[in-house]
Amino acid sequence: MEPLAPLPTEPLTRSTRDQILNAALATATTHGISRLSVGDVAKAAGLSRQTLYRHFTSKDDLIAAVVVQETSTLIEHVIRAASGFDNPQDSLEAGFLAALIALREHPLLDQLVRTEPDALIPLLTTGGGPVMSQVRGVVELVILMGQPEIDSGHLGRTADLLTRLLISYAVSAPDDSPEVIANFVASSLTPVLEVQP
Amino acid sequence: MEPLAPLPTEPLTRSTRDQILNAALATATTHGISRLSVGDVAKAAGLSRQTLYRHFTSKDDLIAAVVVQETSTLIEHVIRAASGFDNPQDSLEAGFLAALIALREHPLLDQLVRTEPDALIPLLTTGGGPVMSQVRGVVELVILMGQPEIDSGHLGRTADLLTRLLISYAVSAPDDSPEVIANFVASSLTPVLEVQP
DNA sequence: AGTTGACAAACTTTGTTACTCTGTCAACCT
DNA sequence: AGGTTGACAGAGTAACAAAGTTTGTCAACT
Repeated sequence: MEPLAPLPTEPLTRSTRDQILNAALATATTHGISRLSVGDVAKAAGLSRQTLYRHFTSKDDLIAAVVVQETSTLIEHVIRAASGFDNPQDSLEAGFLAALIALREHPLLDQLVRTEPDALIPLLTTGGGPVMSQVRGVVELVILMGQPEIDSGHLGRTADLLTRLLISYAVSAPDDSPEVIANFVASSLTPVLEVQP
Repeated sequence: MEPLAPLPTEPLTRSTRDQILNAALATATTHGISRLSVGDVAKAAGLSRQTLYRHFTSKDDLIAAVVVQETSTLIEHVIRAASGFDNPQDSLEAGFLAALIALREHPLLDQLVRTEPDALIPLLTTGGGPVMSQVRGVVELVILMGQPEIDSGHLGRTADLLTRLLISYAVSAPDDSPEVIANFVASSLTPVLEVQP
């Protein structure tokens, strides 16, 4: 007996939830967002639509969960990349580079920018929206990791500028390699940050 | 005779043409682009639709002419602002500042970004489109005015970066004043430009 | 924790019809 | 010459109802 015996650590529902999230990500990546149905996601996850509704209260809830998951992974990745330098410029360069590469290689983001730009781009580039402010928060954090004593005005201006550049590069890829750009950006901006107020 | 006698200098119709262009700009600014009809423009210009078609071969032709006129005025204005400095940083700062102010105060651009962003923003922010490359051309010119001997790789990277920032600021206004931003950008980027290859 | 099938309400898609706008005409004015 | 008017076919858009999906919720079942 004990048909449900194993797996002592993870909660029973964790894996199903993740399975659904992965299926949603995969379905959105191949079929696009505008024609995404929860029936398709359930099919891709190998379970029924009604089961999916036990884990997510609505389609919007599901989409929000996918966005949160992807965003968190990305942020964690960037912060990890910027850690462990004893020098602000290297830290900024590594963080910026990690972000550029992650954005460029993100399959869903890439697909959406290509196939549904009219829906996505205003969302990303608009100052009012949630994207710019969240990205800016992370950028400020990365800068502070390298320079905890920085003047708050400089921090704000630089974070704003870097955020705009990151989003611009995400929306339309530059000619130069991410490495060249990250180096150029970090070496331009770090000296300004070091000026004492 | 001479039915084809070809108008040596300026055509007689110059003022009428300008009148139509101004009317088109005004109508677009108040009524938006998507619902712009050539009948409305003709009415605003105080002449008939058919007369308008003597000066512009199509609606697209008219719109293109308005865009060309506005763009030229703007470019001329920016280049004039960046002229007459003996120092690359001041020249860049003045040019960037003039561009920021002109973009922010342009009534039609402002109106369109507010009311029809979905049509406009992808056009502006997409690398493939004509906007980024034209803006970039002007930015390169302004940099070259200050530093004719600059390394071409530095020139390209800096122009690309400045172009992305300008477009980003045009699409969503920053918190800081144009003066602060222009000063910050110019003082960050000029030192990098001065490095010898 | 999962499945199936059934269901109303909300939302899309499709096809139809009526309308407005474009671009061009010829005849007329000044 | 440049300008005007009114008329016109064809393209494009608006409106709208019928048909079809999709969402979110049930209750009954494994």
